[in-house]
Amino acid sequence: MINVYNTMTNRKEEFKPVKPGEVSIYCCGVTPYNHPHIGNARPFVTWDVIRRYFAKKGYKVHYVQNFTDVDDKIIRTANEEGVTWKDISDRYIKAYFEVMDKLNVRRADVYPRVSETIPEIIDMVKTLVDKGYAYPVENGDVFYSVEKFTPYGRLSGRRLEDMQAGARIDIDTRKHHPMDFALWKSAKPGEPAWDSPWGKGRPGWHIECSAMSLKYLGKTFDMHGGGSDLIFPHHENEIAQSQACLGDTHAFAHYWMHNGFITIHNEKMSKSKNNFFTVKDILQEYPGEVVRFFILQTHYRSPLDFSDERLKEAQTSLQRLATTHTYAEELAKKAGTADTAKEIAVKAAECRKKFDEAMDDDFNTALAISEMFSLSKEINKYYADVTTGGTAFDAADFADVKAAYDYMASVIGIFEQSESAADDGLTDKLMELILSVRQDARKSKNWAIADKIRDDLKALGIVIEDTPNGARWKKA
RNA sequence: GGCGACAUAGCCAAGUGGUAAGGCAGAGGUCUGCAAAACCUUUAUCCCCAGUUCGAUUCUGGGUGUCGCCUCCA
Repeated sequence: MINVYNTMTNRKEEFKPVKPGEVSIYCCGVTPYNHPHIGNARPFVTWDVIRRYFAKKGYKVHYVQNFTDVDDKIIRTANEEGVTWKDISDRYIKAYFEVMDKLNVRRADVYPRVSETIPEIIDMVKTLVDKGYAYPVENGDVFYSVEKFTPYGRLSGRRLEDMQAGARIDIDTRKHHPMDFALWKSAKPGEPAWDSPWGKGRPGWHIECSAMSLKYLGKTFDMHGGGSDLIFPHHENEIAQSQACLGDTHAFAHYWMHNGFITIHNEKMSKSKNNFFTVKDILQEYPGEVVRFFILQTHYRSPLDFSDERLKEAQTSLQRLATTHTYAEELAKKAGTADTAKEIAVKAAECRKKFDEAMDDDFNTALAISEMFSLSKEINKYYADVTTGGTAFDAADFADVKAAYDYMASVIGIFEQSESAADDGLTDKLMELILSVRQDARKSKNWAIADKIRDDLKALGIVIEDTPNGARWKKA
């Protein structure tokens, strides 16, 4: 049983899929007008884990994530650079994939774009106008009438009256209500435009997600996600549009899940505040899996403060788990039927169970990861016992132990990036040679040579570790 | 002004009505030629006040502080 925190009800609820054995997810994607920053990346890493977990639990996952490729900021950037809006969105969609791949974020099933969903959007706006939920004004704009949709404000927990009070929005006299929002914007010079019943124009921000989720997931689907800043107005408006259009208050997403922000010095990271670090730049300093691990060490709904120090800690922590991973790989190659591994096999099963319980409880990756550390310690001890000859090895039981560890790693999404291997094993052979020379030096107690080799390799980013069974090397 | 979230060791971070996981950093130790890695030991009465309770860090009320949404934003 998986429990998820539903923003709609402000509590954890048991997850019950629309279709048994399947889960349909719509996650709001990015507006591709520049490089994604680490804050942008959080929801995608989060949802990547969620969907991995659902898949592990046997669900068939349908995962849709959009690109808002028609947008004010894209148009502005294009005009500044003297290129087309398509050039800009294509460029940054490519940039998006480049960094997400490095974070081990698996691809969605579909990445719909606004520019490819125009007919569906127009149909939807038309329906809303026909039903009286929306009204066109003289210049070709079409607005949604929030007062017509009774449950408006339910998701964000606010009333229309409360919202008016402090809203510092420009008075648009064409609007029936200050909170009415644009479904369709009339074309202005230099902007992309499509034909519509209201003249040439382009979609407003919110309607796209209603149209795209309907197109790919149907009227009713399971989960809708995104950052907390999307709760209002974006998701509130999506609900208003979709439910009014479909005439069904039970339609649309059943579970609304929102991740907390990544902050810097305790303040929200955002492009407008210009206090962001792009994922691309961070990846110059840290491996993608470290960035991913950094994100998952905190529960997705909590704020997460970003700093170089935090990242370094994440790197050290992950390295610890990675060491265990290599130990496990090494042990898995051994043969043995000593029947001594029972205890660790039992512990592995316990850890795996607790790991799942943590994940079942609203995807508590922070807790789940602590179970990985727990199993890591057990494997490390077992490895030490076995390699020093203190304990005989049991291959069958250890296979279960390793399977448990691998399972956790594959949910969290780590140890998926193989280091080199692109050089036909030449590096391995050279290292074997170097370590052999160093071993000879050590045998003759020529510590100067042995240490020089170790120090010089370290300068190249290769760490040598001497063990009872010879030296081992790894990239730092 | 309206609505909401959070406040746990040096740092980060889980969690529970019955005296608090894990990680990082620190200290001591084992192992090692020295290291590294690993292992062992060690570091907290959970913002303040009041209430409910046999008992609260965990529930309720108040206070303080921090942050967020109400405008584009993951």
